[in-house]
Amino acid sequence: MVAAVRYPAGPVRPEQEQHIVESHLRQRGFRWTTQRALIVRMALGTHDHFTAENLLERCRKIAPKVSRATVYRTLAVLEEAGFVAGLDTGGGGRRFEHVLGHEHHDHMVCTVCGRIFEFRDGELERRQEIAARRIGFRIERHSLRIHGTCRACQRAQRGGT
Amino acid sequence: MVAAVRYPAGPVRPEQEQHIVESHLRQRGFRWTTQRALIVRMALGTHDHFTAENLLERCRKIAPKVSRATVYRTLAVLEEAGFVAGLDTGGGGRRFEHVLGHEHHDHMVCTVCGRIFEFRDGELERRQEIAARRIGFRIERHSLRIHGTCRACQRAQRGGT
DNA sequence: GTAGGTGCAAACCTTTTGCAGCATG
DNA sequence: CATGCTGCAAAAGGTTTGCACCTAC
Repeated sequence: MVAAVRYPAGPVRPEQEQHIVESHLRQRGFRWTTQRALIVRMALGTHDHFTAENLLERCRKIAPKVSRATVYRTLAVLEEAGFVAGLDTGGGGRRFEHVLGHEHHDHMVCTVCGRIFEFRDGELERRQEIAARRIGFRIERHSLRIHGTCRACQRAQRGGT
Repeated sequence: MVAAVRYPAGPVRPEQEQHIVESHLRQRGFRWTTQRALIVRMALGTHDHFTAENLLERCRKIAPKVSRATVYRTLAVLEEAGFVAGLDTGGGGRRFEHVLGHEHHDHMVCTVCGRIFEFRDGELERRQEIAARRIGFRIERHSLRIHGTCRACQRAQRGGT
């Protein structure tokens, strides 16, 4: 069990991030290997929602023999430490996103084009807290996913039909 | 693509439900087979959150040769029609729940014991609508899952440590 | 009679694991 | 130099699919 990060939520530059992750892991007795450095760089160097497979491909462009297992194992460490967050988009695979330096947000997934939109509403979080308190549930995290059609796809449907 | 049901959300008795599903599917050109009748009966006759495998077992107690494929295929039809809803509980498998005759609600999943608690808050839905409207997104459905520790497990942890 | 549905088994896809060898601290 | 990490390949879930046979309409 890796303790979760608690670093300022403001903007963080890539080199800083790399360093934060490195020292966080080192302090907890993890080794900082070539592969981990690469995986962390690729995972935090993007703002999209990637799958483990995506990440593997990106890493292999630079180091062709990085193994799938290492990517999964590193993602698990990063997720537990709170540097990335995994989200099931519904339909088997999970996607991951960069958390460090990004504010918490929820997702709207367009069922037509698959694009993911992020949004945030503090009131939503507050209501959840209230609902949880009512039954004595202690929240660790939550995942709110709204499925529907994005503006562009609605327009395309109207135009195309 | 099966059109979604739109039936009164109030309490519905099992025999009524069976009949509603049957006529809904028939009207849309689906055949009402022995297997479907059984699967529907088992799926709607429970109020828990079952996996496809659970459902298969239950069906096989009555008709031992129902195939896994048929259960999956029927669940897909029922889900698309809106009689059951699938939810990823995080960690591979999905679970399904009875929707017909049940009010919409969200879920809290205890990460210790795995139990699922249902709750509902109209304000939550309203805020989501507002957030969606802001970016022109049309909501089809949403899934809010709160992960954490339930009251009983919190007590057990305190007692056990 | 003819779609559509079913059962079986194999295929699939994503993720996890066992193990021998390697590299970090 | 001890242990943790890596790569490989196989295993493990959960779900889907191809196909020949069956059955509801």
